[in-house]
Amino acid sequence: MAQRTSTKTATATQVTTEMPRLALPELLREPPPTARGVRTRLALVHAARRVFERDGYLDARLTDITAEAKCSTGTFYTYFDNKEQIFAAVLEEAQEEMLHPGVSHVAEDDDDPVAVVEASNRAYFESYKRNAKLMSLLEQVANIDARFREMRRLRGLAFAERNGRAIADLQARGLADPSLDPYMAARALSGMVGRLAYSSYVMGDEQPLDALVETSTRLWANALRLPQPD
Amino acid sequence: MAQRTSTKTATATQVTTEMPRLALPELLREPPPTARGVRTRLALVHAARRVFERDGYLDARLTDITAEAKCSTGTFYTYFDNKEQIFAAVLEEAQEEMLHPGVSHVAEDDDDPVAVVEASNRAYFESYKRNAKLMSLLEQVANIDARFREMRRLRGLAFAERNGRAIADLQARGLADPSLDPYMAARALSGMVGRLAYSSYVMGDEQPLDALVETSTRLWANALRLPQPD
Amino acid sequence: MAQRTSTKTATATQVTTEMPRLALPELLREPPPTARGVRTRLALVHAARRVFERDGYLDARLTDITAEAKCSTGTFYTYFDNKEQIFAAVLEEAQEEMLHPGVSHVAEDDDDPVAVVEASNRAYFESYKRNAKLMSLLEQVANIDARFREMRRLRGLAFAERNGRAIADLQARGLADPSLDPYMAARALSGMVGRLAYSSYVMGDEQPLDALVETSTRLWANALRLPQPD
Amino acid sequence: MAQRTSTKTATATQVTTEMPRLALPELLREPPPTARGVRTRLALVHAARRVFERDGYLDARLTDITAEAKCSTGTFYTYFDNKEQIFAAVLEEAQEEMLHPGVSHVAEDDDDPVAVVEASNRAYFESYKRNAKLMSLLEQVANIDARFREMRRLRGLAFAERNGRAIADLQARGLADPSLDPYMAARALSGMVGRLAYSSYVMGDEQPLDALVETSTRLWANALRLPQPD
DNA sequence: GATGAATGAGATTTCATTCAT
DNA sequence: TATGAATGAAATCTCATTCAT
Repeated sequence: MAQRTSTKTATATQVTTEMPRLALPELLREPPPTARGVRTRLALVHAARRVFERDGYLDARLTDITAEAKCSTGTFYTYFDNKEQIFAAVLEEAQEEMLHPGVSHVAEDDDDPVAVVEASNRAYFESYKRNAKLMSLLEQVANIDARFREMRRLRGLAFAERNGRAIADLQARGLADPSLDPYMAARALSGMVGRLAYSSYVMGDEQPLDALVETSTRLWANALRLPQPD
Repeated sequence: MAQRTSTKTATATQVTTEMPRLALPELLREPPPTARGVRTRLALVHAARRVFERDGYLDARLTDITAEAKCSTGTFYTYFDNKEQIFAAVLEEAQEEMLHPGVSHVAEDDDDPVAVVEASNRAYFESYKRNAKLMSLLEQVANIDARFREMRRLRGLAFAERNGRAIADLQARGLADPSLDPYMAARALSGMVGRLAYSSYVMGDEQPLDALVETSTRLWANALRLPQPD
Repeated sequence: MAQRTSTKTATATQVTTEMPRLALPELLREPPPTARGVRTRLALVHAARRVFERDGYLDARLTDITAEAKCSTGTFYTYFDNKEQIFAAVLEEAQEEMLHPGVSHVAEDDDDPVAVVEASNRAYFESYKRNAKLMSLLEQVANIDARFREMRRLRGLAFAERNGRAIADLQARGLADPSLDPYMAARALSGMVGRLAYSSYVMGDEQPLDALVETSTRLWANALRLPQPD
Repeated sequence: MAQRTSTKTATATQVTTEMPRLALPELLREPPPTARGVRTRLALVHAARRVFERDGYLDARLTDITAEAKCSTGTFYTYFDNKEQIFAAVLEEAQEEMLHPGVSHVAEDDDDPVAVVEASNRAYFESYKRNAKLMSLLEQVANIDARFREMRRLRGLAFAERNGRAIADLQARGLADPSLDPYMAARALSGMVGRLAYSSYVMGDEQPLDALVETSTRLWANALRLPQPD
């Protein structure tokens, strides 16, 4: 499931797979004081993203990035300490984009849990598809660099906790299977959707968006035993 | 869900997360003709596994492996072409071990689909836990090396297909939600269990085995709307 | 032995280890015309000294110095051509301080050669201790940069010559061992005191000031066979 | 004063400036197992010495050394970790040479302290002259690298202690000025000779060997008030 | 005068792979 | 078969100095 940006104080339960922000700031330096500096830094970040997506994190050389950004190698070090750090900057840049759902993905009826789940899932798959290369990259880097691995772990935890609360709430309202551990169920079901998106958009076994949304929504609904309209 | 090795020709539906074998042979050379050669090769493979598990695939240097195997660097090339190849050999060696469930994990009552699912899941989590380091390694390597990525993809597909057939069979017998796409559901639910195992045993958010088994079994059963004893 | 600043025209022989001034001017630029310029330049020189003393000459980066002086890198080049030149400026600044003995170190009785030697030695050790970091730095730089090496050599020569003349005078007056080559003896004995100070205050094998003064004075006196009160 | 290698159990006091060995082994790796390895390593050490003496420690590049040794850059790292380490190896190689006095420098009459001092001093100056470039290098490196600085300090200490004991012995036998602190006097007088050698052979103010020996011996003798034949 | 971003030559270091012994 | 020294391409990172603003 995925991101929703409805910030209204929902009385309805918000089961969601919306990605929590990454804890990046610690890796980043002060932003440059001059406009020129800001421009150059941004050019580097964009160049880095292109190079990373083209060559992968490991095969990306710093000189490829500076060449792509049309500046000298030295300039790289004016803004970053190393590859890891510029990758964090790439993620930070992309965060907005990744969090931003398309349009119209907010469920009309917040009181129908299934509709909420469906809307969330749809938003998630769409966002994942749009950022597939970056997601792939993130996965790759998390498997290489402990810092990003930890970042991913914390994001997952925040995620699970939020959805766990939502599930507990549904259970309290008699709308979800009370025999489930809400936090573990949250982890399992969110993971399910994440994995489906990964295999579809990163591993290349692509499935039609609607099929992904329908199947995962139906599985969530069944799994939680949500009351169903049909 | 996970691996089962019950090889008896089950009449009952075998919903399963049992891992299909990896398509490794293409990567491997002829076995060495002399007994001494076999010994040296094996020493290298075992050493490689220790080094990989200790340092990770990327940081493992060939000289670390030969040092660990107490042979010279040159000897490595008598048996392998490169790191990729010895990693394939490590997997091959470990395959048996990974497929082999502990004991008694076969469901007594093959006619109770939920019991089958539970047994499979339990076997899977147990095996995953036992081989956590290797699973982590496999994940890492798949994210780095296209050959192993493809291998993982194929395994996943075989997996999904097998379970998809099982789900379709249950549907045909009126035991599972007919509105689900059986192949997609298979992928989603297997992925769910895989991810849970990964986060528990690789990422370090460990949960009690029974909780993992119970939650994932309940979610499978609910999701497929299997008839439940209660 | 060490520096004395007694400027009265002594009739008595002035055996001394007083440091001759360094031949720095050649390395320095014109002073800046504006008051603001003078201020900035001074800030740089003081910052440089702090950085040199903290990090050593080699490890001091120009940007460390400008950062410490709270000005931009470019500003450095308004006043200096390079690190060498600002180091010369630091020495120039410190020269006064280094030459200036504490108080009252002038021997009362200028006719007692041993008393003169003792006063000189005491002044030298005190000054060396006060400026130990700078002396260490000077030593380090002389071992790296030919210009400062030559500077040190010339200072040593001027030194030796002055003391050589003093010893020759004592010999002429029948107060010092006539079999000694006065210039070589001057070099040897001054070197002895310099080395003692170096090992005590720079290398870290510190000895009590009085012990240093007493031993070196006694050795000078004995070595030259000066008439001794006892 | 300088090195003597007379190992006979001298009843006579051995005032000496003989250099204690440097504590190098800790910096060095295991020697290579094969003859070829030994040869290559030695070629590198000799090449390094030539390059260090030609260009100085700081300006010597690793590639200069490997070029001089006619091997590839990689080979350097088969035997050494860095410049520091090969410098230690150069010193180790040179140690024998530096410790070895020429011939005939052993005083005939070990019971004449002045003769002993003279022989020691002569041997020291001769050795220093022979190894002037290396001594200069050592001085330079000690001013740059803490490891070698410490090494030099320890050597100095061992030195001072040995000579301090000798002086104390002479005092006990009524042959040296009892008012001197023997250890401080040892440090001062040894330092004097070291400095003289340094200024003569490293700094370029060369003096005739005999003049150096005579002056320093006379100064030692006077300074300690040794009984003198004349 | 002051600023600070941009430059880029050049040094160190790694390690899979080869090959003579 | 086994050895381990030799190889060298390739990548990262530094920092004094310049110069447009």
